[in-house]
Amino acid sequence: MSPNRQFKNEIYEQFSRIGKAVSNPRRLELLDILCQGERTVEGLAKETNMPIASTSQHLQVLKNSRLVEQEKKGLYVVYRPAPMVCEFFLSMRRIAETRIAEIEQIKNRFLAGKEGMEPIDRDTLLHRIREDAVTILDVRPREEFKAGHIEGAVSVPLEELGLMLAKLPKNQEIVAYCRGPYCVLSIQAVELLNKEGFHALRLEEGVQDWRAMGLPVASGE
Amino acid sequence: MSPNRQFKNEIYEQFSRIGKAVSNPRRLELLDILCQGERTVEGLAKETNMPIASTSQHLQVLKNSRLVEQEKKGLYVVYRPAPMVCEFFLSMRRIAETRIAEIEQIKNRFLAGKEGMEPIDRDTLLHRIREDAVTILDVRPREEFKAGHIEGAVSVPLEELGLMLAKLPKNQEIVAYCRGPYCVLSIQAVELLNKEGFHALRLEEGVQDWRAMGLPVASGE
DNA sequence: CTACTATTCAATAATATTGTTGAATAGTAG
DNA sequence: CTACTATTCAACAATATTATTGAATAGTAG
Repeated sequence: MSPNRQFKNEIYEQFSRIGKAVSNPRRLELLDILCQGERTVEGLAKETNMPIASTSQHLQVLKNSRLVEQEKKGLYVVYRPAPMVCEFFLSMRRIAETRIAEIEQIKNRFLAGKEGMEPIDRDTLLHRIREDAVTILDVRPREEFKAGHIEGAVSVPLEELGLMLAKLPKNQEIVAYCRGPYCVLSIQAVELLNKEGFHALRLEEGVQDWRAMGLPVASGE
Repeated sequence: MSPNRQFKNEIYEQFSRIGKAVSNPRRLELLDILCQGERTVEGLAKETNMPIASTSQHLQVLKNSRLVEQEKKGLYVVYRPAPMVCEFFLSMRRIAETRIAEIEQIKNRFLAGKEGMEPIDRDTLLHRIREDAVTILDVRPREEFKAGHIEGAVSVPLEELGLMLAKLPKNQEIVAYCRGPYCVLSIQAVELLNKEGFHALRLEEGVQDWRAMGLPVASGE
């Protein structure tokens, strides 16, 4: 084999390590969650309904292809995405969304029968924010809120939403968001709120999308 | 299985179609070439030293994952990348380059022993261009030049370079570029030019990189 | 030291991907 | 109509990936 050909083979072989890492649906789900903030193996396993051993193995594949980093913190090992990885994942998601028609179908099928799930669009929301006429709820686990959230949003993890109902305004629009279009937390939140007589809407975008649109993101409590 | 879990499984399954498409080194090489402009199956097979049947099969995988489009033109079928795919590929390449140390090693090993291959950096080149003190050669096949090239560059496909030597300036710097850092055309061009007594340098960036840096790209003859 | 915990390892069977080969197809040219 | 061409299909063996299971490890807590 010519040296030129061998060079190319070796280079593209290395490139394909990144591709192999994102060629498996479970690993993509893990990456998606990690892009919300670092997590322990156990936490990821719970979130994805996967056995812990499988989760660990997939995380090691991601680590070997350099898409995630690992750090021991006390009793736990936490994983987090490497730099640029979340942007890369977003770019992949965008291609899939615009090019693969099945995704729209799956979404529609899932939402069929659920009322009031048409997502609020960004411009309407920005307008309401400027008028101070909306409450924005971040219904993800609190640790993800801390790692980064839409400026002005309040952290109300889905599990705590039931207890917080009394503190929410009945006469003002409530907008709930979570990790993005394929995370069901905000859907469940809006369902509950509307059943309880609130005027609730869903924001489809997650923090990643929000940031990518150039809109303000805060972190901490 | 809960409806929520099934929804996620189906969605990430769809996302992984994109990942699977880019998990194979041959397909990545095909994509890389296609990002220079559309090509026939035969042309791609020749360029990659692959059997035609394999090339066709890989192209169909890319088509099924919606990363490339197909069009019959006369006797040939031409393939071209779908919108956003080249940006996605570039983003993947960037991650690989910065995170996977082996790539740098492979490059160094390949370049070892070749003289004068240190690439010229962008700012130096821009300075020379402003002074009109440089000739830029695009040494890719002419069809790729037509599909898009650095503004001001001259098309001299590597095969024709030998015949064109007489027309090139001996007293002025010559900069050759091709598809990017992993395409060997510009390396061969610079080797030849320096052997013939020209003052030649290599530009590592390709048209994609050039455009991504916000620099002017032209197309046509 | 012992018990315990979170994570990783190892081995297996089931499934999927790969390159290769030669044949089939569809469309062009004469 | 016939010959030809570019591409695709089909089938195979070789290899790789996957989920699952239970055991091993390393480090913490008491």
